[in-house]
This record gives sequence, structure tokens and C-alpha cells, in this order.
Amino acid sequence: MNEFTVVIVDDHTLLSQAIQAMVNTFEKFRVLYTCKNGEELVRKFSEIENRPNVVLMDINMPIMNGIETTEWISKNYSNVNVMALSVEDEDITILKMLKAGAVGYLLKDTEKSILEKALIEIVENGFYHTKNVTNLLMKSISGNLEEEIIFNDRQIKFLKLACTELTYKEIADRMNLSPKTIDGYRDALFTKLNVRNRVGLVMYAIKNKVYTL
Amino acid sequence: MNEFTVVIVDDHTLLSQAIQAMVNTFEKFRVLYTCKNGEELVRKFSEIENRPNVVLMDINMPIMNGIETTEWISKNYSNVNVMALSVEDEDITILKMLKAGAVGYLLKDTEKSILEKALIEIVENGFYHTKNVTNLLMKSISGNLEEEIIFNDRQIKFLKLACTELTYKEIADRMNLSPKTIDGYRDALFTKLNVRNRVGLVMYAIKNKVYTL
DNA sequence: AATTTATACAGGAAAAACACCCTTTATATA
DNA sequence: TATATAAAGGGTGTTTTTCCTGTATAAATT
Repeated sequence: MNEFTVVIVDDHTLLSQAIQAMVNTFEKFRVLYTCKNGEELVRKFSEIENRPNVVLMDINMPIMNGIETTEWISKNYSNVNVMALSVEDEDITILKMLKAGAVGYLLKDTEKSILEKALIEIVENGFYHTKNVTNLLMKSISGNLEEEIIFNDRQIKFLKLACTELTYKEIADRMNLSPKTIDGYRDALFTKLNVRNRVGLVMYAIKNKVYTL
Repeated sequence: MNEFTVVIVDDHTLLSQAIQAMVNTFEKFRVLYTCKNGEELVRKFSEIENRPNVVLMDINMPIMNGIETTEWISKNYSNVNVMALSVEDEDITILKMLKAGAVGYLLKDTEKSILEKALIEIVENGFYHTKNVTNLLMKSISGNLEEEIIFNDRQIKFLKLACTELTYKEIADRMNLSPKTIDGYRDALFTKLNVRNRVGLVMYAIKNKVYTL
């Protein structure tokens, strides 16, 4: 009997267990165990000999998120297939997961039958891509994709503080820098992010999860 | 054979179907059908004679959200029990659901066994409250709870515009008001929301979903 | 009829934010 | 070794924001 094994990583226990129940109804698949976050998966991988064929990976998780975890799996267990299972359909997030090594990306509002089909495709062909993801990949190779903006540590720290009610002077104090330096940081980010004022910074930070509510 | 019926309302199809599979494994319960949002539930309630004993209700949904839907059910079908099933553990949200008539509030990171227990409690006793919810209710009656802040239409419009990169002068234009009036709106909200500056307004608006990203 | 309450708006001052241009000092890198 | 390049920060000026106090008017209450 040819049965494939699945591990589910999601911090929402109920969803995790519900998906488990669902996957276990699929003829060819069986759930080995579930994890609440990436850290738990790393631990289980070292404790348990039996490695799964497929990992169903949520992205937004505390401690160690889906992208980091996928990178870790790709690096250490390249024969384990990771399929992302997320509510986010932001291009950048999807690309990050694919770059991290995910071989599929499903939204949480897909049908049961699609999940089964995707799992089968993955174990048979090594990947499953929806139309959306394929289009995204096409956009990506043709360069029609705004590339990810990279920040250094200080910029991130500044951006986070800019999302508080502190004045720039107070931010300078917190970062042990001259207010003039903060001026520079701000102006550079205005240009880089193409925004006019602090509200633009705040919105960017929130939308791109630099600042978490 | 004494079987209770359940309806699931959630816009994430996969979760919806997975919970369905899970609930169907509970001895005493059977899922009648699932809905993607409140509107669909209203339609199904009018089309299908058989009404469920319990509705498992997500809160964040497009078109008609969990709170509105719960209100509708409470008003029109008081014998149908609504249990909220959400990722949000904000006091205000929970209270809104309870006020709307929900007889239980479970977070999505609870255990399968808790869900079953909650369902049994609800059909047997009419409610199921976790420790968190009970504590919240206690806080509520003792008045140790910051009450919900109410805004009028113009304040909401202003608050939304304050979340954009427009200056107050530009906001005044959009609202066909004098910049000085906008000054007044702003200052009143600063006091009301207890914030120092525009970032405070923006953060409040986002956290309380006055402004949607 | 008198009083409160809400709404719109004015003037003015001080603080903060924004814009631009320029210098120094490391650290790479061609 | 000459030359970028990145990071910190000074100078100056304008605009915007923030914080006051105060007025007028209409609607709602007492």
C-alpha cells in the first residue's frame, strides 16, 4: 500500500486538527503529526526518524514563521516538499515562499478537492502551482514586478519607532543619534518608499509588516 | 437517535470544509451545510426549512460579517445558538459578539476536544464560556472596561482621510470644510482617543478597523 | 424663555515636520 | 592608490502640525 505522509504546521490548533482530519480522509495520504510553529517542526524533525513527504505550512506564525521554516527544510531536507497554506495572496509573500523553496502555494479559501489534487501533484510531479502563482512567476521572469525593498537594521528600528507617537527628536534619543541623522533616515525612506510624510511611512510599515500592530 | 445539527459560516473554504469534516466525526453532531458569509446564511435560512441547532460563526468575513449575521439570527431565529469561532481575542470584539447574541466564543487555536465539549454544552445548557470570556463578562459588569468610543459620520470620514498622506488642508478641501474646522476635528479626536499626534490617530483607526488597509 | 450642546471657524504662537545642501569620516573597491 | 560609497550630522528655511483662546449660529434641553 502506497501511502504518503503529511505534516501540518499552523498555530491555529483547530484549523490544524481540522485539516488533519480532512487529509486523513484522502486515500493516499496520512498525517504524521502537527506543529504549532517552525520551532516545533525543527524539534520534531530531529526527534522523529520518519520524515513526511509533504509539509503543509502556514505563513503567519509566532516564534518561527513559515518562510524561515521553509528555508530551513529546503536546506536540510530537500526531499521534503513544502506547500504553503495561507490567507495572504500578496505577490511579495508568495514570492518569498517560493524563493524559500515551497513547491506550492494554496490559499485557505480553496476547496477540499483542490487540496487533495495539489497533494497528489506534489508527490507525483514535485510541484503544484495554481494559475495565480504561474502568472506571478511569469511576471517575475519578465521583470514586471516591483522588487522587494530591503532595509538595514537601523532603518527597520527607525521605521518601527516612526509608527509610535514619538516625535523625531524623541526617536533620535531612543536610537542615540542626532536629530539630524534621523532627518536623513526619514528623507531617505520618503524617497525609497515614494511617500510624502510620516503617515506614508506608517502605512508602509504596517502593510509590509515591519511594524506589527 | 438524538443528533444535533450544525452550520458553519466562514469565508475560508478550506477551514470551513475541514471543520465540517471534524464536526461530522462528533457522535452527536452533523453539519447541515456551510456558508461563505452572512448573506449566504440569510439566503439558506429562507430556502432550507431545516434550521441548525448551532451556527459556528467566523467574524471577519466580506459582505456581511459575523457580528451583523449573529444579530440577524438572534432577532429572527432565537432558538438557533451562535458560537463565534475567531482568531481575534480583542475584548471589544468579543463583547460585540456577545451583545449580538452569541452564546459562546472560541478562538481558532483551541483543541478539537474543546470544540466538541463546547457544542455539547451549548445544546444542553444554552451557552459555553471559556475562562477568558467569563473574566471579560465580570470586568464588564464591574465597569472596569473601557467602553466603545462612538464616532459620527464626519469623524469617521476625517479619521479615514487622516490615514492617507493628505495634509489637513487637503483633507479640509475634500470635506468642503475650513482648515480651521478640521483643526477642531483633529483636536477633539486627540482628546477623545487620548493620542498626541496624527500617528496616534492612524494607529487607532487601523486597530479599530475604522480604516481598512 | 433661558441654557446648554454641537458645529463651524478665526487668529496667533510654538513646535514639529519636511526639504535641500553640504561636511566629515570610515570602509570598500576598482 | 585613487575613488566610490555609506553613515553620521550640521545649517537654513519653509510648511505643516499642534495647541490655545475665542466667536457665531443653530438645534436641543430644561
